[in-house]
Amino acid sequence: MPDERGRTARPEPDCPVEVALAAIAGRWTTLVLRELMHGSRSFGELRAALPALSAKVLTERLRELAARGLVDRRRTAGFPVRTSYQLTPAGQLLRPLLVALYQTGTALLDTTMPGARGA
Amino acid sequence: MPDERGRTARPEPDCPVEVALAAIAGRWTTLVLRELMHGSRSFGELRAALPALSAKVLTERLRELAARGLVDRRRTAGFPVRTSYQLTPAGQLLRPLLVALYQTGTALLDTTMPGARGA
DNA sequence: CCGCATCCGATTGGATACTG
DNA sequence: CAGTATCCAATCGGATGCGG
Repeated sequence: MPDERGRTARPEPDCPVEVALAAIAGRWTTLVLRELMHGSRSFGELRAALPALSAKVLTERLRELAARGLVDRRRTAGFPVRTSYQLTPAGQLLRPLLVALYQTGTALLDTTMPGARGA
Repeated sequence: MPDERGRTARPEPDCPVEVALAAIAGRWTTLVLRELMHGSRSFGELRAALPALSAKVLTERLRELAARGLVDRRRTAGFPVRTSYQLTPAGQLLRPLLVALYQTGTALLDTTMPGARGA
């Protein structure tokens, strides 16, 4: 693990824009976040919700989000072991960003390919 | 060029969130966009504004943004050749997204490391 | 001045197999 | 169930040099 603070060595790490980008960086990160926006989820539930996502990458994303203080990890003592993840207050701050991404994406689709929506 | 629509083979390309992410993907893309938000910029002006960005990558980003219909490319006939780039109406749609990124990043910095702002 | 071609290193993500 | 370890393929970005 060469870099504790992030996976992408960005030009201006102190810029708030870069901080936000780092938080959602990764091919699956926004989808993981979307699941957690709905509430607490166990490792297995996340795997079931995102079948194409390998356990390794899911672990990496979760660890990274936890390292940034965006998700909280909680293990049940019983058996079988259950680990659940949930957004921290800091992680909740990402909600309006995901909304903005959705709205911008929708606007782009409407502008660059109007009428090309699914039936 | 294996993929015409984007550099990152994302899981759900049709999702508006992914569309928006694809638009700002790339280590320097948001910084290039910020320059263009201020108005039309020539290739050299962009290079001067972002000295650490190589010409190759700048060209790649510009071409990609142009391919997505987000920036417009305009060449002067004279000499020396001058090429200026400016945001299209579609590109202007990214402005609120950049604002959201900035606001979210600021909020994250305040939450996870309060008081740690530059003096 | 603007841009492309080539080569190369670093990073990321996926497949598979194994462990507590 | 919830990871970890290893290997591998694809992608991205940087450096350099040439062309229009």
